[in-house]
Amino acid sequence: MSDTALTLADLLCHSDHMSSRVQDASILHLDLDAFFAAVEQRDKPSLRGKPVVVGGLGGRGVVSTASYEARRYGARSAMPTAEARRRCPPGTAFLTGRYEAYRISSGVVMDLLRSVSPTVEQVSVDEAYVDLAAGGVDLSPVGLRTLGEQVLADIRTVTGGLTASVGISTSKMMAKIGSEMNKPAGVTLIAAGEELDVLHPMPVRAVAGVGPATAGRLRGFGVETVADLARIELADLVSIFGTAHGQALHDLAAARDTRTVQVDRIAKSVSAEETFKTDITDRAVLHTEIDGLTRRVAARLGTSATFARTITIKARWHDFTTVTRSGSLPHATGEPAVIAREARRLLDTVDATSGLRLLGVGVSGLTTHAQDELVLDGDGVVVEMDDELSASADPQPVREVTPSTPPQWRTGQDVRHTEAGPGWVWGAGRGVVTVRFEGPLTRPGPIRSYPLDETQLVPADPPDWREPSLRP
DNA sequence: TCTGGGGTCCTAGGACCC
DNA sequence: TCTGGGGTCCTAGGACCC
Repeated sequence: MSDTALTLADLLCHSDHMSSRVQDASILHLDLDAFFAAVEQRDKPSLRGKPVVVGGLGGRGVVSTASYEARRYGARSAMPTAEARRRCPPGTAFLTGRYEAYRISSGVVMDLLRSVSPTVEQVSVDEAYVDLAAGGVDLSPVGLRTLGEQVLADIRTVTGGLTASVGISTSKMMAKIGSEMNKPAGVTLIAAGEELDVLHPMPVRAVAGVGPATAGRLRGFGVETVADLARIELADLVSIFGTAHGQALHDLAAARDTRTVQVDRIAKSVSAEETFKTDITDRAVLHTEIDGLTRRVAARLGTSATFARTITIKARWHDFTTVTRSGSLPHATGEPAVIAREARRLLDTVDATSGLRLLGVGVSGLTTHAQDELVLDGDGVVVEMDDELSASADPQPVREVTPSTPPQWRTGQDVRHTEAGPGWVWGAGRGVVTVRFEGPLTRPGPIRSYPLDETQLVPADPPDWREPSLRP
């Protein structure tokens, strides 16, 4: 921009431009349709067109996903599988999940989305938000619809026939509402200015954060639709639901949703739990279960080179009442033996004489350093160390997962790769580097994702960094 | 055959320190 | 003797989401 003085007209034009940009429909929500069941139908043609239910098959199992054919009979996610069996006709396929297959197809779809824009927030295995503005996409209504259709077509191609639904609007909430409106395989654009026309006639459950409890309380006040909710004073909502929830309800009912698309979401807790086939009374057996759950949690801490300071156990009785007990250690640990010892101590504070139907072990207060609270003097020398730490097996070497030396992968960075040739970094985050390799002149090349800790990518022009040798 | 498993965020109360 | 606050950390539970 030149340094000639801006005129008032320039300023007005600029601010008009800015305000319209802020309101542009630029957030895309993608939801894979009946994802687990669809993968099963894709991989086993005999299941196509038939009701398929994926979930726990034991006596206490619940449905993860029902195919659209099964939904016609009333099968739903979170329904006890036994109930789904009662509702669905003979010939319905009941399957346990093949979660590795789902994860792989999910990864392919997420890579595809990252080729649209580097700003992708994966919410779950079958759901993601994309910030289209960050991808330099044509944000006109025609451009957005074309993009949405293209994404659906590409997903069919790269996944071998899976379908997804897309919503595009001005906020996360409206984009998500959009993706629900024309399932399956639908593209819904809710343009700037249309939000309230769509939102207000909907039941309050459409608002993000309104579940059964909140909807029930609102019903008590005669509030059924979002329009009803939008008429309630902020002060009243705050007095009923508390500061955070009340304010959120007030904003969202007016379609004010400023949540941004977050690429890197760092885990705050890790847990594992198990519902037993039959309730467990025997404390020795429960302690064995603690050990198994702890091993699962500690293994996941290990793969992310993370350590935890707070240990939580969860217990559930036959009548479904559930309690948690937690305790914080003087120092973060990744040691299964230390976690299990604390978990057993916590378990011994709950009454298991009538038996437990569920036991869980979780950790939180995560850090990337095991010895989080050593007291150092001015020279960095340890001057104080807790006895428990020095006595325990804690001070194992810190595992290095990401190379401590460059490259710090960044968007647009050129890379070489031994198999697929030269390319450049599309996105880095969630422990992976996504690379778009160079294709023919008129067509972008393939997109691949590499785990950060295993990547063999090499910067095209490494300044003062050598190819990493394998670490122990 | 009643109700999975993995998370996030918020609130409230008590302890403790200044 | 009586009476304060603010701030932080910790624990337990609830609501919600996929």
